[in-house]
Amino acid sequence: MDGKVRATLADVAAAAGVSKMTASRALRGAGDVSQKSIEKVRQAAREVGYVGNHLASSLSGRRSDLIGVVVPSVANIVFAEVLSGIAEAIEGSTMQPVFGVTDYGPEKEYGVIRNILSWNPAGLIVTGLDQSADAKRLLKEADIPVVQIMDVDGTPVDGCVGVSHYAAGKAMAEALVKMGRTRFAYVGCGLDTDTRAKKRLAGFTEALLHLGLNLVTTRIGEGRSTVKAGRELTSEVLADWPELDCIYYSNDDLAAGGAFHCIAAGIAVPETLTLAGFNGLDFIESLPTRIITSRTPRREIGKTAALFILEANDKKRQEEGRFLEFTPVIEFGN
Amino acid sequence: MDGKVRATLADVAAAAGVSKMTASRALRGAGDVSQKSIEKVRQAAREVGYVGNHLASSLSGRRSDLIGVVVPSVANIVFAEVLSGIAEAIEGSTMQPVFGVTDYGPEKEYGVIRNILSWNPAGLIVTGLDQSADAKRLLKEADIPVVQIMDVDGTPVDGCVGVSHYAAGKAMAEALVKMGRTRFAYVGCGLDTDTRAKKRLAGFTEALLHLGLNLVTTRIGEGRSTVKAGRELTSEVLADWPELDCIYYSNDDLAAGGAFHCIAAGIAVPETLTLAGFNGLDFIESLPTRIITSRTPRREIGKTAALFILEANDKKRQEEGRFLEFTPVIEFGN
DNA sequence: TTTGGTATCGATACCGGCACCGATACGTTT
DNA sequence: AAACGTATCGGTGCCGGTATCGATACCAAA
Repeated sequence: MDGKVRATLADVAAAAGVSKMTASRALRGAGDVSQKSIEKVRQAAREVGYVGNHLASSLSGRRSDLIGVVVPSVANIVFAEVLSGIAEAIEGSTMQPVFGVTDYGPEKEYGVIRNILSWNPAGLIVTGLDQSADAKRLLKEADIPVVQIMDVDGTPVDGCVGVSHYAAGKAMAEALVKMGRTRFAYVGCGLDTDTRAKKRLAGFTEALLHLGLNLVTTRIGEGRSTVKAGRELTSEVLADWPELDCIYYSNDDLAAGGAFHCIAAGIAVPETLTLAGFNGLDFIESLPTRIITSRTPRREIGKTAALFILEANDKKRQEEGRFLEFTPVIEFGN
Repeated sequence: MDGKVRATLADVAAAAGVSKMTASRALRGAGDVSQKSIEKVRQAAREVGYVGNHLASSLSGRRSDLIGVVVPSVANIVFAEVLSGIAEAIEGSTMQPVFGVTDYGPEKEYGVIRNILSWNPAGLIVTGLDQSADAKRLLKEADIPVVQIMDVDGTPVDGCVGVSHYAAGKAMAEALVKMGRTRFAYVGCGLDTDTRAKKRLAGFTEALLHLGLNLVTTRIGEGRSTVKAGRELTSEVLADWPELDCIYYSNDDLAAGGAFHCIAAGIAVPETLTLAGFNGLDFIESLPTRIITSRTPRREIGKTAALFILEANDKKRQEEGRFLEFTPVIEFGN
C-alpha cells in the first residue's frame, strides 16, 4: 500500500492534520479531543491502515496488555481448558495471553517465569503453589498481580484459584468406602513431578487410615498419564491382585484406560470392580461403563484467574490477593 | 531488594563500570567486548538481579521475540497438541508464543490477527487457509513470515504446513469400500464453520461417487464436536437407518461416542458396523472397539511451523514461503 | 618514527507510543 | 473592557533498550 513499512501514529496524525498526541488521544478514547477531531483521526487511521504498536504503548505506558500464563503442559486437555477459560475472560479486552510450558520441571519453570516477566505483563497466572524458592521470589518481587491456580493446599504468593487436592482425595476415599469398597489399589503416573496428584493420594490414604483401611497396593507408572498407560497398568495390577474391588487413579485418563481394560476383559464395572478418577473430563459421562470422578471447574478456574488480573489492573490500589476455592463435585455417573 | 522498581540495563552498566552499550553487547553475546568486560557485566547483572525488558529491546531492535498463534479453539485437544509442538520447537530460543482464539468466527479471526500483529511478532502461525479477504490482506502486508497450518487445500499466503483434508476424506472412502462397506452414513458437527471437515466430506462423497456409491444419509449436529454428541447422533441415525454398515464421522471425538453407543447397544464393531473418524487421537488405540481413523501429525505440524519461522528469522533474505504436506496414515486399529 | 589495522568502547540518535504541562481559542462573568 | 474558565490541542521528554558511527588504545608493519 504505502510502500515499505507499517503506518505509525505520526502518519495518522499527518493524514488527519493534527498532532501525534491528539491522534493518540482520539484513537484510544482519552478525553480532551473534539468530536470532529476524533472522526478525522479515525478516518485517517482507516485510510493509512493503522494497526498500532503494543510494544511502544506498553513500553511508554509502563503497563502492557499481556497476561502471562505458565502451565506444565498444553497437550493435557485439563490445561487446554484452563487456557480456554482465560481466553474467554479476556475476550473483548485488549489483553492477550502469552504462555510458557514447564514440562513439570522446576528449573524450567523458573526460566519460563523469568522470561515472561521480561515482557512486563499486566499479570501472571501460574499453575500450582509449589514453585521453587527462586521462582517464588521472582513472583513476589514482580509487583504485578499473580494468580496461582489449580491448587489451594499451601500458601499463595498473591491471588489463588483452585481446589484442595488433599480434600478431594479424602472425599473420594470416604465416598468409596461408603459404597462398601474395602480392597483398594492406587494407580498413578508421573507422581514424582505431579505434586497435585501426590496431594490427592495423601488425602486418600489418610482418609482410608482414618476409616481403618489401607491401600492393598500402589502402582506408579513411568511417563505421562495416558489412556493407554491406564489400560496397561490396570491389567498389570489386576493380574497381581485379583481380589481388588476398587482402583483409585491419579486422573481420568488412566481411569478411562482402566475402564477399557475391564470391558475387554469382561469385568463388571462397577459391580465387581469400581473405578475412580479425577477431573471430571467431559467424555467420562459418555463411557459405556460408570467411572466415578471428582469434577473440577477447569474453565472457571482459568476464567476467574484472568478476571482477578483484569480487576487488579482496573483499580489503582493493589488489593489483597484474592482467593477462591472451588469444591470438586463427586460424580457417580448414571 | 533495591527498593522500588526493576533494575535496568543502565543500573547494570553503572554497577559494572561500563557504558550501557557495552553492557548490552556483553549480555546478549554480540561482538566487540572483551572477555573481562563480559564477566564484569555478567557479575553485575547477577548482583542487581537484572531481568531485561523484552518490550524495550523489541521496540528498539524492530523485531520481537514473540510468535503469534491463531487457533479456532484451545479446548480442542487437537489444537492443544499443535501448541505443544510449537512450544517444543521454540524451547531454548528466547521466543515466546502469544495466542489468540477465534472460536471459528471469521470476524473474530480478523480482530485477533490484527491485535496480534500489533505486537510486532517475529512470525505468525494461523490455522487454515480460509481467512476472510481482509484478514488475508493483513497477513500479506505484515512483512513477517506467516505459516498457515493444518490444511493445504488452497493457496497459502506464505508458508504452509498441513494435510489435504480433501484427499484424506477420499482415501478414507476408498479404504472403507475396499473393506466391503457399501451403506454409508456421515455424522458431523459444526460443519457450517469447520471448513476442513467440509473438505473431508467433499472428498469422501466424491470418492464414493467415483466408485458408484452414495451416502445413505447425513446427519449434522449442532454445537461442538464432543463424545457425548457422537453417542447421541449415532443412536439417532441408527434408529432411522438400521441397515447402515459404516459411519464416517467428522472426527474422532464423535466416532468414540459412536463406539460407546455400540458397546452399550451390543452392536458388533467393526463386523456389523464399521466406524471411521479423523485425527488419530491417542486414546483411540486403547478403545475396547476398533475405530478406523486418519492419523494426523498435529504436534509435528506445530513444530514444523514454528521452525519455519525460526529459520526465516535467521536468514536475512525473505525466502519463498516454505511448504510441507503431511499425508495422514489410515489406522485400522488392532 | 610514522602509518595502519584491530580490538574495544561510548555518545548519540532513534524505535513508537504516552504522560505531563503549557499554549491557544473562545465564550462568560464582572 | 478586563479577567477568568473551559475545551482543545501541541511540544517536550521520557520508557529501556539497540544500531550506527566515531573515538581511543595498543601493537605490528613500514
